[in-house]
Amino acid sequence: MATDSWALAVDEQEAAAESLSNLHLKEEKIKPDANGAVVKTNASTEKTDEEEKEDRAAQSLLNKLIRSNLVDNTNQVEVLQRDPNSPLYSVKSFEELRLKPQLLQGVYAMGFNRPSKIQENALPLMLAEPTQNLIAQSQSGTGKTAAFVLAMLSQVEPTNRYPQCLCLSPTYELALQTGKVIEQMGKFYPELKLAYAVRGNKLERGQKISEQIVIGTPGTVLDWCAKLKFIDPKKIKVFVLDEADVMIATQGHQDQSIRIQRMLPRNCQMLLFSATFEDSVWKFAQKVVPDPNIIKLKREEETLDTIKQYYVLCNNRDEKFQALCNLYGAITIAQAMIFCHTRKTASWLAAELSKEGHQVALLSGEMVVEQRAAVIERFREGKEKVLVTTNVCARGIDVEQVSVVINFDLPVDKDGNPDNETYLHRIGRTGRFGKRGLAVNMVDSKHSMNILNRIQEHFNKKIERLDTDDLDEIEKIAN
DNA sequence: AAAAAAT
Repeated sequence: MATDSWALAVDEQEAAAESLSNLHLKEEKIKPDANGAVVKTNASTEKTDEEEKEDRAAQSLLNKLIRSNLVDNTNQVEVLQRDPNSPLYSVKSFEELRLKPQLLQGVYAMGFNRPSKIQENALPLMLAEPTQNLIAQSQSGTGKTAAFVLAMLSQVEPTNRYPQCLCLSPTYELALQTGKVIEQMGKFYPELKLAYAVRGNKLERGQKISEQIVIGTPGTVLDWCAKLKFIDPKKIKVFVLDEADVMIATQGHQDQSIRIQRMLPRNCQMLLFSATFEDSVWKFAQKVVPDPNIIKLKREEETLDTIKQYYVLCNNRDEKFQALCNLYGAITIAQAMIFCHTRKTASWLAAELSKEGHQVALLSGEMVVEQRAAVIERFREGKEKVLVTTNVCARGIDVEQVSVVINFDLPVDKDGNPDNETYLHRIGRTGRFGKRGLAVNMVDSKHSMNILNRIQEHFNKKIERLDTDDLDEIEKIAN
């Protein structure tokens, strides 16, 4: 594909820009004040046919204008469009998107000033009419959630009292977290309601739900669509798979996700987002998503340089525990997450740390959901500084104060092979939105050293040795 | 191995 065929001629760009700024004079004037809140300076009135026509003309001019911001397809990301002859573009401000006023207001109220990199590239593709599908990859903590939430909110019609947007999350905790983002960004739609299709949310049988957006985990959503019929899947317009690779992987939630997908109407927009897509999952994603636009990271761009990675060499589990105790003072400066391979190890480790007088929280899938919600809530509030957990928290969980991730056990799959994707997601619980982070891997055998080396090779990223008996070294990483 | 259902 020749780069220069994408470009609009300079005079065309100028013409589009001028027409657009003229249009803005006639539009409701919406702009954020100093606090990021949005002020309406003009009451809206019924639109005349003439104005409707102008709107349509403006949309087409807008399309032209935003196309003039060409996506940098050579650098960090590869953007492949469904229609290869169509130009690729990115947006540099939320205003350019001509969002509904309530939605723009929601975006600014969340404190977003301008789109992040993934939002720049993904938003034009997601908001294009008629709708198109998207498979998008972007590093952890770069604004994927806000991107797809915005896409859902731009399609929803709050006056229609039935589900129109459906979002799947791999875990209960992530569904709750993403739900909060939907509620925040959508809070200026007075009629908009969100339903949580998660474990423990029991509804009365035999009725349909009236909420316009549904966020949930695969099992419950499938139940609500198929068995219990709370949702009419045929009316869904936007279907989002968050952490999409694990949602469609055979060893993940493939069965349920695909069963749900098959119930949706043919013209339903599908949006798949994740920080990782292992090769075979990419192929499968492109098979199940019709004519997708694609945003893909180059391998060397997958890791975040802001996260420093170390390993600690031990001989057994007790030594790992001792090393962890040596680190405890350093990791509790802010907050930390400690990952274990099994629920059993996690509860053992939490108990042992407590015996040593360290206050820690424990979160795993064996707990009842009420307890899980309470634990994650306390951790978010900073009431607990250390969370001992399993892969249930590996993906998506966004707690800003987390500055350290410890892999007490390295992530391996069911065959004992290194789980590169889970590794990246786990360490991505820190270093969010450009902040610095620290990851410490506990190695307890030749076997686990080999796993770590293979992870290192996969990402071509050096993981340095850390001596936890050397207080100076701990001092060094803590700052 | 963990997660995911009102199974």
